[in-house]
Amino acid sequence: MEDYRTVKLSRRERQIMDIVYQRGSVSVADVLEDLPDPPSYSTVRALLRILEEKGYLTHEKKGRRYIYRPTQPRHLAGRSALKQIFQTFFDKSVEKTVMALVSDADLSDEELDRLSQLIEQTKKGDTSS
Amino acid sequence: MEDYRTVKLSRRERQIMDIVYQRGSVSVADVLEDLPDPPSYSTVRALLRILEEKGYLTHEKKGRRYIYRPTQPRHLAGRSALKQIFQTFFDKSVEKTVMALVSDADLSDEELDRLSQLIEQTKKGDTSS
DNA sequence: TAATTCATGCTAAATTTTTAGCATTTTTTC
DNA sequence: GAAAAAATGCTAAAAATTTAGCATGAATTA
Repeated sequence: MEDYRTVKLSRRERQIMDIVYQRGSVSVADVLEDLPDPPSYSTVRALLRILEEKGYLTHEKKGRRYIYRPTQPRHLAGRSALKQIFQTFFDKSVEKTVMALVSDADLSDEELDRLSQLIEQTKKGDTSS
Repeated sequence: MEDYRTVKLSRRERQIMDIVYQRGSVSVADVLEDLPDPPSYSTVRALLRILEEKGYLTHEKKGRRYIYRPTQPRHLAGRSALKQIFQTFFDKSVEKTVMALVSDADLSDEELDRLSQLIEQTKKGDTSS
């Protein structure tokens, strides 16, 4: 499935997918609550139906309402979104991307330590458990 | 200015902005070349004009053609895009976002070292030049 | 310098997206 | 169990996006 944040989907559809990923799963009311310039109830329903038709969402009946979930797991969707960003804005450089993220975040020294340690630990040669 | 990757812009407009940021500056022909399912020449021109009207692009005449550039600097646009991603997919956690990026990238041990050092260097208490 | 090419200006049509409304079904509540 | 409330199903209109076409002007070239 294609990355919904770049191609394929319309503005509203993307907004809704973002909300779905933020919340994990949503009812129509949830979406309505989070949507900027919220349209009507039936508008949201229509959009959710379309997103399901396109294969980005599924729903199940929970009590008398529909609960929608993404078909693609969050971490996968997140990765492909990230990839897109670092290709577009950071010359495909992981370093540049990470540094942009870190310098914007205003982390404490402890958090920075922890992060750099985590990175160290992903080294291939690293056999320390 | 609003983040073009989330709200405001239509699908084609976003695709074009991505191309502009990737290339730095573009002619109509450049965009046409990079656009998936490329439409006609005049379509692209129309979209560039609209993006300029909306304030996302400017153009200058270079020889007899227009060269378009983003009005917002790349690094700023990149940051706000990044912010959006880590809010949507990674629980607003810098750590999770960085780790997703790093684990997908298959960096060498040297690159990982370098990265973790760079992060260390952003520590507030760090006075070593 | 006339013809051709390559670009833009403008306008309008086609398509897609976004929206609302009414009918229907199911659950709750009185 | 009848009425009200809260949901969905379906249809169609409105708005926005996407597209192409024709007119025009400037540069190149034959």
